[in-house]
Amino acid sequence: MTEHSDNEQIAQRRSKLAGLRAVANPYPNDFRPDSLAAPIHAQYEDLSQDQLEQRSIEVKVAGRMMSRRIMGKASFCHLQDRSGRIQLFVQRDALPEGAYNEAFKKWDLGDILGAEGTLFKTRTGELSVRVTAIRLLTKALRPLPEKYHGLADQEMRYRQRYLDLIMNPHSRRVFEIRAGVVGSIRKFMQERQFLEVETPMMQVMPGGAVAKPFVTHHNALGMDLYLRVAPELYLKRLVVGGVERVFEINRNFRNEGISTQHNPEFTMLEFYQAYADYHEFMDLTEAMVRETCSVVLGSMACEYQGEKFDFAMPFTRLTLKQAVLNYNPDLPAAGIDDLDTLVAYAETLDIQLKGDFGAGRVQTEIFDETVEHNLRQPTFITEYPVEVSPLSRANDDDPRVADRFELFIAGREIANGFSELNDPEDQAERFKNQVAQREGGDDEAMYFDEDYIRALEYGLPPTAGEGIGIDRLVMLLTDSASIRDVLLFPHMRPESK
RNA sequence: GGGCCAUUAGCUCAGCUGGUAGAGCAGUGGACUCUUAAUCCAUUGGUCGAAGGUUCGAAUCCUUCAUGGCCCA
Repeated sequence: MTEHSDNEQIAQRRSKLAGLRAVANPYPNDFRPDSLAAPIHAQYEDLSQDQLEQRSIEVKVAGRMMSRRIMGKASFCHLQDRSGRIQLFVQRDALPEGAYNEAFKKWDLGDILGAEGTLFKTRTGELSVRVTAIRLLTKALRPLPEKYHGLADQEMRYRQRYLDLIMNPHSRRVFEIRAGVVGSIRKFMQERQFLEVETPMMQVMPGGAVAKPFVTHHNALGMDLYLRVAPELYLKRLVVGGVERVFEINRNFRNEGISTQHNPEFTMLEFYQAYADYHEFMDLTEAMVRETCSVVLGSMACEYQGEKFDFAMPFTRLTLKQAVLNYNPDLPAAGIDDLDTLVAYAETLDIQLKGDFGAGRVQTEIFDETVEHNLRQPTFITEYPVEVSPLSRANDDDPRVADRFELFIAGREIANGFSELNDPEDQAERFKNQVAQREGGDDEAMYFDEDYIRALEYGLPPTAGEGIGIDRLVMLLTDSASIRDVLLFPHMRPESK
C-alpha cells in the first residue's frame, strides 16, 4: 500500500529483496552471535597484532551495518550491536566463491549481518574481525540517515525513535540512564523494606492530586472511568491495611497542556511510610537523590544546561513564607499573612487571582511567580499553606500551614512530600471544600472519596508520603532540555500528510 | 491560548532585492586487498509542508492551514 510512494532507493532495495527471496529465506533466524562489540574491545584492545595472531581468537558477531568502505577485492565495514561498534575486514579470497561479489557487495547500509572470523589489528591499530563467513540476517528496505550528521530533525527523532536510537548513541545513553535511575530507586526502597505495588490506573473517581483527568469508557460496565492523576489514595489505603512501607513507580495521566516540562503521561515514584513524618522524608529524599546520582553518573554532582549541581552538601531548607519574603523585598514581612496586603502585592505582579483565594493560596501564587525559578541548587521549601494541601496534616503549632515540603532543583519541582492527614473527620471536611470548589467551576478540584474516608475511619497510622517526578529527575541527570528527550515515545500530534 | 522561527532530494543543508532547483552524504555504474566522514571518475534522484492569492513569471512576496522548535501565559 505504500509501494506507490517508494522512492528510488527503497525500490532498489525491494528488488534486491525479491532477488534474495528467490534463492532462500531472506529473514533467517538461526545465527547466534557469541560476542559483543564493546566487550571485545574491552578484553582485547591492549593486545598487539602479533599477540592476536598467536592467540587466533574466533568471534561471531551480529549487528547493523553502519558504514562500509569497499576497496575492490576487500572491504571494511562497521557492525553496530547493542554494546557499540566493531569493524569487519571482509576479503574476497577469504570467503567462499561468490560470497563477496554476489552477496556482500550487494548488501546495503542498514542491513543486519552476522559475521564470523578472527580478531586482528589493522595497520592503524583498530581491533577488527578478519571475516571468514558472513551472512545477511535482515534486509533493510529503507536507507539510513546520513552517516556524519546523523538524524538531527527533532520531530523525526521523537516520531521515529527507533531511527534516533540507531543513529544517536547519546539518545540510547539517556534511556540507559533512565533505566539506571529507576533501578537504583527501586533498590533504594527495597533496602529500606518498602513493598512495591501496583494500584489502579483506571479509576471510578480520580483523586490524590489537583489535576484534570482523562476520561475513558468501559463498554461492558457501561460506565466512564478516569485515568488516574495519582496513586496516592490507593497507596494510603494499603498503609491502613498494614502495608506500613509501600511504593509504586508508575504512570500518571493529566489532561493538561504539553510543554518541555509536561507530557500527558509521566512517571512518578510515590512512597509511604508509617510512623514517619515529613522531616524524615526530607532526609530520605536527600539520600535517595545522592545515591541515584552516584549510581548512574558515578558522582554526586551533575551539570544541567551549563549549570553545575552538587548533591553532596546538605540541601537548603526554607519555609515558603521565608522564601517569598527573600525574593520579594518590597513585600512587608508583617503583611505576609494578611490577605489584603498579599492581594495588593500580587496585583503589582500581574498575578491573576480569584475571589475565593485565601492568604495561603495567594502566598503560593506569589511563590510560583517569583521564587520557584530562582531555586537553583537543591532546596526544600516547607510549611505550605493548608489551603493548597488538601491531603496533608496540619502543623501542630500553626494550623494554617501543612507539614509539607517540595524539593526544587534547577528551578523545577522534583518532589512533593508531607505528613499525611489521617484524621478522617478533617479529611472529610477538606473533601467537602474541594467539592465546593469543583461546583464553583474548578475542574481540577478533587471529588469526595467516601471509601477513602471509610478507610481512614479504620485508622491510618501516622504516616509520611511523597511523590518524585522520575522524568524530571532523569532530565536533570541526563542534561535533557525537554521531557520529550527522556520519554521514548513522547506524545505527538498525528503526522500531517 | 499568544509571539517568533523552521519545513527544499532518503539524510544534512545552500538557494541574495521574484527569472523556472543546487551541494555533501547515501544510491547507481566503473577503478581500487589496511580503510575509517576512505579515495578517484561518471551519474540517477524534487508536487520546494498543504491550499489559496499577487505577478508575464513564485522555493522566494501575501493570506490561511498543518506539523515541529523556542519563548511567554
